[in-house]
Amino acid sequence: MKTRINIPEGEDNQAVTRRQLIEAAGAVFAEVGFRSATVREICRRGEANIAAVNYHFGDKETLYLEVLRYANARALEKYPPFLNVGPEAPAEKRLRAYVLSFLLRIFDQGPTSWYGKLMSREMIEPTAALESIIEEKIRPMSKDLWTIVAELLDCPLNDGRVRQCSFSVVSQCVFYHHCRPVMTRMHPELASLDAAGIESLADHITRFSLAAIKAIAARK
Amino acid sequence: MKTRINIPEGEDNQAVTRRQLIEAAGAVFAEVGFRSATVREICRRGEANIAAVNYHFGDKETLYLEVLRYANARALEKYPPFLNVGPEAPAEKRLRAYVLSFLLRIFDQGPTSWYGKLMSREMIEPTAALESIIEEKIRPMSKDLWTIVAELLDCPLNDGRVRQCSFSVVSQCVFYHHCRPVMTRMHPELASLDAAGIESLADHITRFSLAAIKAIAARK
Amino acid sequence: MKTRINIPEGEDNQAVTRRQLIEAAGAVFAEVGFRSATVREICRRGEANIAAVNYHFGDKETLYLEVLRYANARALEKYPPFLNVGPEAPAEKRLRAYVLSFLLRIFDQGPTSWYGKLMSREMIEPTAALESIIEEKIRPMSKDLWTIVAELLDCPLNDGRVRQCSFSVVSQCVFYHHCRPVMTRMHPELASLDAAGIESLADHITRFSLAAIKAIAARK
Amino acid sequence: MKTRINIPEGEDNQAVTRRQLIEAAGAVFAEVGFRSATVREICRRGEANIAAVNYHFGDKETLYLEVLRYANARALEKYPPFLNVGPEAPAEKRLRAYVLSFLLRIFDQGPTSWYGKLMSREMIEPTAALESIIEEKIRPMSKDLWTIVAELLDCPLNDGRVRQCSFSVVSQCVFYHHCRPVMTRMHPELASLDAAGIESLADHITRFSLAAIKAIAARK
DNA sequence: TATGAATGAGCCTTCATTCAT
DNA sequence: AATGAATGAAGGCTCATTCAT
Repeated sequence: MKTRINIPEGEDNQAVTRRQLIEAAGAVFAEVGFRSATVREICRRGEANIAAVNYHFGDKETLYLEVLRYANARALEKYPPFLNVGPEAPAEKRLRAYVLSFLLRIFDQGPTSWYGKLMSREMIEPTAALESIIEEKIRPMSKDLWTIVAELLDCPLNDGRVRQCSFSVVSQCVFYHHCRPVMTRMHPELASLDAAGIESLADHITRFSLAAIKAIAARK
Repeated sequence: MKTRINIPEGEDNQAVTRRQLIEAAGAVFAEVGFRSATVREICRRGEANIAAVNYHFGDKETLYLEVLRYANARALEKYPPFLNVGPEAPAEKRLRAYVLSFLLRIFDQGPTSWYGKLMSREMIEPTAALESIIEEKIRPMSKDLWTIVAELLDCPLNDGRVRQCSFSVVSQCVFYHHCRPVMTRMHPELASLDAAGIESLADHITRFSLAAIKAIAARK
Repeated sequence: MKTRINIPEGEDNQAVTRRQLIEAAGAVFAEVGFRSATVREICRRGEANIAAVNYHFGDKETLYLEVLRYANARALEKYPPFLNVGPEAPAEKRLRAYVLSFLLRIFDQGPTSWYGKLMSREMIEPTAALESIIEEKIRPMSKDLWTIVAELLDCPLNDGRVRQCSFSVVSQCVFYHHCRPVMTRMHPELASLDAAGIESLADHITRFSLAAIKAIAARK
Repeated sequence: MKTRINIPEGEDNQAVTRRQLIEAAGAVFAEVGFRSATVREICRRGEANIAAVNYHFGDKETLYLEVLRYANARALEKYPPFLNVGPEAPAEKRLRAYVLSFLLRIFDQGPTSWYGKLMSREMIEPTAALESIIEEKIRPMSKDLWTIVAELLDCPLNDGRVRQCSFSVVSQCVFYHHCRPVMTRMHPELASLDAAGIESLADHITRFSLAAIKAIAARK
């Protein structure tokens, strides 16, 4: 490797540009979608020249894939599935932590706030990137939820009700984010969710789901 | 001269072309989204000239609005919000009808099968069309659900729990369609939902939601 | 010819449509020029169907030619070159009448107000129509002016100064109309010339030109 | 790769392309007008890619503005308003220099021969560019003429006769260019004006105008 | 006769990508 | 290694004109 000058500690110039491009691209893709995002705008925000995307990533699509990977990694690192609740805690507590962390990831306002929007877009128009995201992130997290629900239902993991109830829980979590355009138009007061709002939403979803799961468990 | 076959009675040539374009556009928009859809492809599938979209609709965006209106109208006409359940039926029955009709619209495989995909896209990347769809279709339907939920909770319409619980119900309905790409990859057996599958899904959502709502009503 | 009903006196339906199209076209051509004028707009204003131009005139260019002919005929009919001043009047009086009638034609605000603009455009981008307009209208009028100027200079018609001075007279007449865009921007108070303004302008041009011509005549 | 020849010193490739486009555009705009001019034709003549206009100028309209600016700058640089006559020279001499330089700019046959045609077109169908040209070039030049005329009339600048007489002078200058299509058809011998012809024309206009202005000044 | 739905060439512009430097 | 000028395909849209009725 060629010797350089002025290399920031721990990250050489190339890596800096790559990261800047990924973060700029994440924002742009989240705002306008893959197709409408332009390489020009991404390079402009990433303070790189117009050819940088092709130089560093080969093409626009590969960049998108990298962005998706990066977003998932950062989101799960910032808000792990159970936050600070341990596996020994009662299922009710773990369910609430799961729901809350899910909402926190989706509604995060930080520099990776585009995580939620990107994933929503990926649902509608999946790219090649989705496959690996599912295997690496979604499937393990799904398993976590199933375990909780099975414990609440007091039944084996492969009982059909586990899947159904897990879906019902997750569906409520993604809904607020997924249908946000409709939500904010119909209920402007819900437009921006602060920390308290997210906690309150987590409470409702947990309460609603727990009541339902317990009733279903009781039907036996 | 273009020879047409199977002209429905009472529809002149112009109307036929319009309808062909709308249906072709519905399919294309659903497949690749508004931005990626090309007027050329729409006209090709609609067996019309490249200028036909501009001639009949003015521009691509107006065509899109018409497609959305058409899709909504056809879907609601085919599966009205309460199917054959009347307003005098008990709230439980009306809730199930509401849920089932919602799922039927979304999973419809008929000629307007793009209704669900279009609406999903609109959630993620709303266009100017969303505003009018909300006012014309979504708000009234939302009101219907709130009425049922308020009755089940035995509280006034403007009680905060009505909104929360209604959202929880709707979220479960849209989830299966919205997250289908993930779902089919994780559970291939759910890839295609037949009539029985939809009924069974409606049963679960209704049961789950009723149990939750009743528990919440009882907390009072 | 086929028998019709409701034929207006002296002008059949076809002639009415033709005239409406010519007048609409005159306005549109004057406003935006030949190229920018659209057949659609002309037919709309002429209250005729979109195919009327091609039906009545063959194509857009032929229509333009007809418009130019029509405009010249109407303008000269409304403001003849010497108004009510006879050929026996002194040259000074005839010169003023010539100048005034020229200005009146160009600044006419009536239904053929587009005469001036059309002719201006024709100067810049002459069409096939110009040739015949020159022979039929411009050359005879030019001859009239030369006769006056020669009389004032007291020299034969073919003296070089006759041409030069005639041009100087005409140039002042066309200037106010030709350069109107610049004029109105630099001197907003000159934007609209009323009857008094036109008279006053004619006074200046006549006075200026007479003084010059007489001085040149005196130089001998 | 495109090989270029004859690159002027101090002008990089980009500037060369820009200039080639401006000169090609000047010719095309002069020939057929702004609307009818096509970006394709301009790029073809400028030996650039179809996208070059948008790359270098943003859009066709901005290119047009640049062309107008360029033409004015080059014309005024080549033929300054007073040529080599200084401000201390008598008003008569300065008037003749003003008239002559005006004619020289308009009738210039060099590489920017389209200056006159462009300005003529702008008079008839002004674009957004006219506004700035007026402020930057026309108004200052107009002021120059007014100063001369006021001196000849021996009256203040804001006397109404100054404006009227200045217009009479300018009108004679622009006339020969503006009405050239009619002129060349009626007097073929005037079709091409050589240097001597332009001088002779300047003589006439100056003589004619001076005689008139002096007569008007004497009326007082 | 007179209409207007339909046509297709051609317009300006945008865009990801390339390539000589 | 990194740049940015240049590319050309393809996009939406406009328009005069045609042709079956």
